[in-house]
Amino acid sequence: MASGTPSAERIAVWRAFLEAHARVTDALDADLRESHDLPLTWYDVLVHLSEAPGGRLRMAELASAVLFSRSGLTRLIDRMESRGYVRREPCADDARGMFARLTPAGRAALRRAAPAHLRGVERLFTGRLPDRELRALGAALKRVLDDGLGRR
Amino acid sequence: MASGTPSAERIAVWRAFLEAHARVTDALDADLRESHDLPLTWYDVLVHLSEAPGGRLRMAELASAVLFSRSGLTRLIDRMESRGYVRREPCADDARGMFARLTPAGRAALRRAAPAHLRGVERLFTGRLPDRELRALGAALKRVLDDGLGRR
DNA sequence: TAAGATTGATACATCAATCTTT
DNA sequence: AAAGATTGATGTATCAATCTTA
Repeated sequence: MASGTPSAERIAVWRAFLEAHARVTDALDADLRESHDLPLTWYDVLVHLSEAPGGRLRMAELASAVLFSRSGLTRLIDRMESRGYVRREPCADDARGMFARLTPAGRAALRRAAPAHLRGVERLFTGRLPDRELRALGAALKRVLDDGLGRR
Repeated sequence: MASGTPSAERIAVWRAFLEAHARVTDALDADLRESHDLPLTWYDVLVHLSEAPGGRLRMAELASAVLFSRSGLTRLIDRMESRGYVRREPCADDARGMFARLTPAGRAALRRAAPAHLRGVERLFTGRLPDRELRALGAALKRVLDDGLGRR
């Protein structure tokens, strides 16, 4: 499957993708920090834990869910633990493993921050697209994510 | 314009956007480092300088073009200068200003790296979308980038 | 020997001063 | 006083060991 060099038009779409991501995430991160003293990375961890069964995930599972490196996650969880948002728990079946568990304080922080954050997502991103375009975008992104292309 | 909380479907598109960005840029960055010892951030600087008139830009212009912070850029240009890819030049009209100029070595590095990188973009991103979808994606991203939403 | 997680060294980003020129 | 850029302090990410258990 020889994929050649893309045309200028295709590259322009790729660049727009990069720029849109940078602008929107920068704005959302700044908003979260200002209003709730919560970096977007923390918010992302809180979301993934809140959706996991029992509000907890193995460190490695969380690392891949959250799009951060294994070693980066150790420190990130350190910080969040010292703020009381998560707690580490040993794993019963496998003494090597650790869980990160959402604390009530962490869940509360997520609940406080989520409404404004989601309104921000709507204002800056989804709200700019009519339903039809949004569905098309979803389909396109699904193609990018599907098959091949595993996590490194 | 009261933008409310987005539906679950809309949020799913937003998350797919985040995940697609993370996966594709991670893979492209790793490829560039392996094959040309060139981080994606450096590549981005090289591209912007190569497209600027005279192959040079004021630091502040480059900073906003390249989606990095002003202060982050100073150090980034330090590193790239010590590798010989760019050179600083004082600004004639305004003694406060500095230009970053692409050197021949920087231009050569970009020329070497670009073909494989662009093939990677096509393989991981644009090549997964038929023309019609790609154009739709481009239009959607344009809407996200247009109006409002300036750089912070 | 490999998997899960942490640690140490290092690179990079970010924010608030700072310094110079306008 | 404000703009352009750099510096210093600090926070965060990344990579290669390391340690423990499977």
